[in-house]
Amino acid sequence: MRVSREQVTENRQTILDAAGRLFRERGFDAVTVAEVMNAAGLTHGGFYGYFKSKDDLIAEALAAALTGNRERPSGDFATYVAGYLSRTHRDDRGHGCATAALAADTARQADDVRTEMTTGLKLQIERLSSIVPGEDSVRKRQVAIGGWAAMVGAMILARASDDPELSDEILDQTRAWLETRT
Amino acid sequence: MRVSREQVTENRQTILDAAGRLFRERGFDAVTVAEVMNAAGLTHGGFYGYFKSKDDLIAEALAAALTGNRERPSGDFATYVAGYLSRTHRDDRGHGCATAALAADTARQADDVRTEMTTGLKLQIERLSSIVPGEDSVRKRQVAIGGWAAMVGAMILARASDDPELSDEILDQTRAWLETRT
DNA sequence: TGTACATCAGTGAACGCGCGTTCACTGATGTAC
DNA sequence: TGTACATCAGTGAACGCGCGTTCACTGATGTAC
Repeated sequence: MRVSREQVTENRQTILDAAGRLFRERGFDAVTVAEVMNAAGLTHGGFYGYFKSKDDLIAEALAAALTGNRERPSGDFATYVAGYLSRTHRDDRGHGCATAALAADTARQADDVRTEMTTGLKLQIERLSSIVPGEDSVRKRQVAIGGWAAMVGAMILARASDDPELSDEILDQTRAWLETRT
Repeated sequence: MRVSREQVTENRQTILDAAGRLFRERGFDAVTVAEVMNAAGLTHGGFYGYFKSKDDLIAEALAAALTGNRERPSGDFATYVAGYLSRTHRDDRGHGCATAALAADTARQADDVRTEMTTGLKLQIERLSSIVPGEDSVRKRQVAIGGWAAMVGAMILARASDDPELSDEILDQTRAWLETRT
């Protein structure tokens, strides 16, 4: 049954949100088109009215997730680091940082997906450069890159560990290490 | 046709090596049992004479890869970092660090796979602690954890970027940043 | 040491199954008068 | 504003296809005498 134009716009957004959450939770390959559509309250047959292919959905959902809240630093650098390397962020992959959840997956995806991730990386490095402490802009960019690598790496390692104590230690020690060095 | 006992032992090792390389190159899910067996010079039917399941192979191949050369630090910390954050390492996923290649994948795998990764993480943190500069052992462990997170994160980000300049910059700047801070 | 038989590593076809994608159909929305 | 028709978003069955896994069979290896 046909649906109003506003409903179509809203459905498209709902599909992208559901896809962004599911992809971050389980990775691109493990999530099926049918699951995404069900999560959006639709049936899988309608998918191709919204997107050209699953690959197209991946690229669009990643682009949307990369501009989300977790990546957007507010306040000073130390506050951002503390929020990023928190247990709640680690335990909520679906609404967390898309880079930590999907950067490793992205390296093996189609070209358009990698391009979205690269754009997101450049944006994030610029965002961090603007709030990082440091003398000149060259130095600030270096701290932004190194600090971002450390945050993303620590989150990935903390999520990979099935020992809760080690997982907590990775988050806490990386944060403390970053604090004394920036 | 039956094969000698020595051949069986050798074949098992060849399968594990091929699996370790293919998994690091393309991830656990994208590599098929048939591909691994072909890479080892066998047909897929014989697989279940060597391993209980694909999951079993993943756990064993990961354990083997995690004790490999890339993770084993030799010499001083700065030398290890320079080798780790090199272009050759970035461009040779198949023989590179299993943590950088597979830690993100591992978080979504079965329990036995996650346990192997956790064991590998603990071992690596201890290895790095022993070569890292620092006053006391608590401090050294902190630098080992933070430094390892930064190295793994930088490698993942460098591989995710499809812009060669950005990829090089991530490696170089993370290395420079680590050098001035350890 | 040689022979006869039992064992079992390897082969390749076949099995369910779930995936991405297609398609004929339905019925509510949008449009023309 | 109301009516009649065209449009098209959504449905659910069906399609190829490739995957992990199983299995009957083959023939070289290992063993018993």
